[in-house]
Amino acid sequence: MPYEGCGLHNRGVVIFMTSKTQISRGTLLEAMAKDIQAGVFTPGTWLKQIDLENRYGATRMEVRRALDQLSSKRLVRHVPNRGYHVHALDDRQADEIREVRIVLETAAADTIVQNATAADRQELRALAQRFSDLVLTGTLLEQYEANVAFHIRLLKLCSNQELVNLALDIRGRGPSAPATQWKTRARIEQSGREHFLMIEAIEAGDAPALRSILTAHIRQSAEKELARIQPPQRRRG
Amino acid sequence: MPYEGCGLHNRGVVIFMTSKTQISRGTLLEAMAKDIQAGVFTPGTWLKQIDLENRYGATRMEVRRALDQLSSKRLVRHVPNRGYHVHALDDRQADEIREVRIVLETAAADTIVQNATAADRQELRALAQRFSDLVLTGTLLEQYEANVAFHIRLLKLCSNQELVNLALDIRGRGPSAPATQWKTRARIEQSGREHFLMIEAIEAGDAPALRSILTAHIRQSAEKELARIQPPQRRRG
DNA sequence: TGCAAACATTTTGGCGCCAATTCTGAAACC
DNA sequence: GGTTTCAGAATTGGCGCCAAAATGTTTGCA
Repeated sequence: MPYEGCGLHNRGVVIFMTSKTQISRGTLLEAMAKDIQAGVFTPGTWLKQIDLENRYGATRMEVRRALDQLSSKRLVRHVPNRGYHVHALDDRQADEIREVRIVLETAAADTIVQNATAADRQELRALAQRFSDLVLTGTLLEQYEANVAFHIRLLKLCSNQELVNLALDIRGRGPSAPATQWKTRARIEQSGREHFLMIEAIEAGDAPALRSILTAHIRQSAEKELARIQPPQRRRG
Repeated sequence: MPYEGCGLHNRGVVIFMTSKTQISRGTLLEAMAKDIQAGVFTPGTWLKQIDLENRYGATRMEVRRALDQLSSKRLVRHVPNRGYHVHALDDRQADEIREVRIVLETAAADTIVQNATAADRQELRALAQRFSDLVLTGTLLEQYEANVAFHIRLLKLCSNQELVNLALDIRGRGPSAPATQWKTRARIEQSGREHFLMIEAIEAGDAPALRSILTAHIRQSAEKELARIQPPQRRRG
């Protein structure tokens, strides 16, 4: 019974890079956060310091500092004398974080509508179009990244920089691994359509509409009835 | 021209403790955060590692780790080869953080109203009463702490634990030093009355009323017209 | 064969030392 | 008199080494 806090247990499974890409100090944190969010390290994986040194071409001290910062951001958890592992959210936490995302991003809606210029809307349309295109032709990771790009561009129209930073942090903590993001093809296409609906709401100056689209959009992937209904598996019967 | 980012410049002014209180590793962060929020270290103060070692009876490594975590929380800023200093918020950031606080705490209002039991309301009344009592008899620090205690107790009635954690984090980042919290005696007394109004709203099950009281309550100390009107000081002439 | 204890390996975490950089204060210079 | 320069002091920050803890394996025993 090695660890009680998480279900998965792929210990020490770390993907190496062929070439040690020298990563400067400030961006190591971002690189690791990105890899966690992109699903390179699945929830529950133990992050060994030596492997991280090799993967990112960083010193032990830089790795340790980045791990500490990641556990400040609640992306990884630290167990003394055991190390750091990717934080695995349970259903309740995932729901709660989703609701907080809704709170923050809808709070940003008012100033987004106020501040968006025609040029901004044009950029948003391009990003929304890129996402829709990738639904057919792209990989899951590309779709995920295009989606993130759209939402970040949208958020940055908000006047309140602190709100933007907080929303981005919370976004990074959510269960956003590409593999679990969208349940069905239909849901992806619906997401793509909603992006355009947001732009229309912005163009119409209709902040309440933007809020309601955002709310529905963020709640999208909350279709986990199947997992709930299944009874707990019995060991012998 | 030592540092461009903050107005104050009391470098190296650190208060020592007579006895080295041995502080365990997990709480060093909290102790430092509390001291910053309580105004022991004023905004802009440089936090020298040696002084912190002496003050908290910690090793250099623990101090460094705590400083890194504090800069993750945006309570201090790190300048390479210069050290760490308490983050000084400008007016804009203070306003923005206040608005984010309003967003988060009003978002918690619904479940607070739903979850509050009679016992909870009783505890809240006791804390509100303690604050009101301290307006006459207590020190500024005691008033500040009683106010924090009331707000924390209120927040913890919210079902969404992630929302609570985030609200507490943001609360810790705001300009909450006791000295700058309440402008006038009248404002303190008004704050005390608003605490009771919140409890009444909870008792009446009136979440919208709670939200509106909270909004006004948090915007309380935003009376800084005087500082704005003064022209920039001229050097000669 | 199943279980448990002891050993070997791996990994984390902390401590100390020293180089690089910055700050201070005083002397020199304009 | 005020500014600049320069050496000494102080501080930060990084690197390497080693102990403590945990994990995995093998051996011993019933």
